[in-house]
Amino acid sequence: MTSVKATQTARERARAELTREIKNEARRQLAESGADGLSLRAVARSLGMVSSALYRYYPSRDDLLTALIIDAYNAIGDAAESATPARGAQAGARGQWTALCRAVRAWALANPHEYALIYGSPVPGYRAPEATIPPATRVPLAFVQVLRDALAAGELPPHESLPPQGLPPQDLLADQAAGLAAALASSAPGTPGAPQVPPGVLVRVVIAWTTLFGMISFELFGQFVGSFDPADALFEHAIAQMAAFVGLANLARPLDAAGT
Amino acid sequence: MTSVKATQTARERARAELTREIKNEARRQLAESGADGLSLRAVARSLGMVSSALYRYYPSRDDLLTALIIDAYNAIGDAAESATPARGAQAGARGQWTALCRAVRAWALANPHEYALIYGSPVPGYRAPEATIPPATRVPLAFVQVLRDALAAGELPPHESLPPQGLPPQDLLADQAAGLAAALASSAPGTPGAPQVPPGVLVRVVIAWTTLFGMISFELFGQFVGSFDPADALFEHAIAQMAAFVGLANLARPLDAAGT
DNA sequence: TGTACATCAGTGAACGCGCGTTCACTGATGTAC
DNA sequence: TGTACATCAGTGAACGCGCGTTCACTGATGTAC
Repeated sequence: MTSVKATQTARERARAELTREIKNEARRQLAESGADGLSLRAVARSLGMVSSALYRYYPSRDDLLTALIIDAYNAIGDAAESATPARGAQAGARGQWTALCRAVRAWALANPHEYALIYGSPVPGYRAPEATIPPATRVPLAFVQVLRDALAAGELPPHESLPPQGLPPQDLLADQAAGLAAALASSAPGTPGAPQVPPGVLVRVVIAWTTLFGMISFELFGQFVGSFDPADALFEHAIAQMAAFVGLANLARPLDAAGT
Repeated sequence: MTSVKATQTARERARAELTREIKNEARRQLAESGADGLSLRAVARSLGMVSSALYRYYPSRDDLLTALIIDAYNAIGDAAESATPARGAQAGARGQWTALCRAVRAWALANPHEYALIYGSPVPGYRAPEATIPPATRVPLAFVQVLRDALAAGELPPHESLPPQGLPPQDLLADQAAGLAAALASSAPGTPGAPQVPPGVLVRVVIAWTTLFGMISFELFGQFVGSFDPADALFEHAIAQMAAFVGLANLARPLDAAGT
């Protein structure tokens, strides 16, 4: 991969750059008109090319859309991962949690159409290829990672780390959670000896993740208009509630009534 | 309103019926191709009319869309309200809560495109008129109503009903919650003497509502593929967790670890 | 009950638009000798 | 370094499609006398 011809021909450079520029222009149009407004002809037009020329770079409109979707997942994945940089950082697990939630929301507010592209209703007639799955998992993995760190740092109350907690044994949910835990354990980038997040906590993280993205969607898609219109305070509160819900104690401020 | 001419002319009957049929056909196409696939010409075509004829019934495509949106909000509103029929029914508040959540999800799974129309990314270039707001509030109101009933029946723990619980005084969230509580109190269909839901509980209901719809969206839009793929068990669990979160004790089964 | 006029539902043609994609082409860039 | 050939980026025209909306019209349904 890294040992290809060192000297890039002018053609190759031009090609790489135009590929990038096409994607950027497409992203710009996405930000203005939404996913269905995205048209190859319009992109070509504002690049000063003829529409058929784009077919040298993307074999079809759907391929361009796929590239944008993958980019969007990676962009919010980057935002999420760089919000929780050091493992067990000075802020503590609760601080990491807060930073992660804020970063995700900030990205969504800054890139509403890209957010809608990946978390809104699926584009009709478009079927996401497999390649979108790995980038899509980065954000939920970042949430799990915070709890892994908390566990390693002893910041999770012990009763929260007992495996089946809150789950009836032998039901579908327990199986799914265990399966997910196993998948995480085998593909985890963590140190081998590091403790794995128990299934019961995993389910709570999934619920918390769902809550936060549900809230972002409600905010962006207008469900809070007229009640929690600037949703900042509500979101901050939800962050704290969900931190308590997954078992992260508040080390900075006195506890609110969440876990009592 | 009720005392119009009793005898409806044939024209009027035909007009009313065609208006309904147009909407139904549009809904059928929505269910097949999604919101952007909706076209006046296609609707007219499958009704055996010429496209321009539709303009006698809906002045534009957007007006037809608006009608569908209002219908969808009312349909899910009906589903929600009829899931919690009797005030303080035999099932108790917790049972009402469960029934409400299940009914909402069931409606969404049965009508995914209508769900996406109202809770997915907004249709680009379409601005929802004011008339969609009242029907949109029916579902959240149904959630609040469950807690109102619980309060009236003494099924909410007393500390949960103290007004500012869990909220720092004098911040934006407290103000918004108080404003919402006031709006609910003034427009409530409840008996005059009935207790109002305190702002702190209100915020929790909003978070729970957000969680459940976030989960439905994740389920429908494919975020659970590969992990919680049939999401039934996860949703059931979330219902229970959120019931505990808003303060509804489980009267049937022993408590899981939610509120401890 | 019967006639004269008004209302209005539905027609068919047209306007003007934008789209994704294909295809034969020209001309510039790269490669082999 | 120079020439001959291969590669490939970008062009321009075209195909075939569907869309929302307007407009002058015809013919049926309703109303007033």
